[in-house]
Amino acid sequence: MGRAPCCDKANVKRGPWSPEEDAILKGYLEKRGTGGNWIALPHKAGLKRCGKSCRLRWLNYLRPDIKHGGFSEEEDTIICSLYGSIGSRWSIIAAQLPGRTDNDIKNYWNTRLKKKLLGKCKDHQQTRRLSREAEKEVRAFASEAVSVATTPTSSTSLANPVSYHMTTDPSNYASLDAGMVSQALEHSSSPIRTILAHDQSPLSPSTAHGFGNIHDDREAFREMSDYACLTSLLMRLNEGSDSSTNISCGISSTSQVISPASTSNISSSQMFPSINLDFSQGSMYTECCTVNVKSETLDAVDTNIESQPAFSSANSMVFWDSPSSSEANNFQSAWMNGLNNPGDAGLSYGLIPTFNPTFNQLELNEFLYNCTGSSSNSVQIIKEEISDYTYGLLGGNSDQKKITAACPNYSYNILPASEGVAGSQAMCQEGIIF
DNA sequence: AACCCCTTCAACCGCATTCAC
DNA sequence: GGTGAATGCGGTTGAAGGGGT
Repeated sequence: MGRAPCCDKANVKRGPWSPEEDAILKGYLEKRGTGGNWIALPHKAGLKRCGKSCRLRWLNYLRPDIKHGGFSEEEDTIICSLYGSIGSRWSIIAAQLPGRTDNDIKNYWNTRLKKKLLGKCKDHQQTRRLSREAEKEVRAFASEAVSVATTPTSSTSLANPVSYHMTTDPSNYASLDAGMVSQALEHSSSPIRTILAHDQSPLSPSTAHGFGNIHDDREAFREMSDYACLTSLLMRLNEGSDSSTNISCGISSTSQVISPASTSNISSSQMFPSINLDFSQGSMYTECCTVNVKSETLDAVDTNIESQPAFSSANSMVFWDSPSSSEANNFQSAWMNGLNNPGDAGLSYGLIPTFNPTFNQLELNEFLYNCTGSSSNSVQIIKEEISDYTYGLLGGNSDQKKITAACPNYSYNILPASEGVAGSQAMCQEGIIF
């Protein structure tokens, strides 16, 4: 037995929307919103349409700020890049292009871009016969094309082009990690960087991660990879954007490096060109990244990281964007006192997923080296000695939902599982759209 | 002018996921 | 935790329009 229809098809109008229907729907939505129920909306608005049809009409055509046609070269590049890496996940691709809908991009790709890329599909019938192999070819071509197109030689190109690798099978991560490392090393001076992505919606609910050192947490890694992708894309999209956009650049001079031995401001010379996305203007987000390093690389302490939980570990440090002095001191104090849970000292905290993906360690090494390598901090990092790290969320405000571990070229945002699916979705979508 | 073929894109369909109870 | 409803998504369809013959 098939699925029950979402509406009474005999009594709903189908086909193209009339200007009158558009006006009714637009007027209703602008005045009252969806009311959280698309199915009931047409009846309330006085439309003889299926709720799904109303939703589609609004999202793809009527809602404000929709752009139709006239795709720019830059948009082409982004679409090609993403298609080459993640395939036909149109909603995600659309999220990188403000004003564009997934339907628009899908149509644009299928009718123009694909052919433009291949340059050999002039025959419609031939296009229809595209086999899976040919489709793969298109994707490979798209990736290659965008790699060439985004080398930072022109003023309009992107400074940190990213290529993506995807696996559909999480069990492949172990082998992929090794591959990613060698590739990343190989291209360490190349403008083309690599991020490991996976074939799961970045909006999907995350597995709950407990507080503490959970080594090799694949779920956390996967989640992080997704947000890394998204954030990197946002960085690319917004590079050179003016100050009116809702983005702040880098860890500011008010950021602090906190270790059990010290709390010290990051000097301007230590600032690095990452971009932290401030999802909610005016709200108080705390960005922090804790990093555990081998004890012998620190001059402050001498303990073995392998036996230490994340925040009682003395051989860790925290990058915390703009904490108040009391926050920083309280945190440090709690830390020094060996509390596993900084919340015990009056600080609330988010989930602390920890993981040890080798690939990202490379990135982190770079980050730490650039951040602290020439600093006068008591924390001294030797590039090759980082053994473990933790990305976490800290803060004393319920709005603090974001984790950012900033790297020279990337900014990672991880939404904590504790915020629930809805919160994660809202944050993610808000961040993508702005 | 009539016909055919091709392109475009709005709209639909069905499935998967998420939500609410 | 189970279940049905709602929503989101990607593939597909088909009407409309343009261009060629």
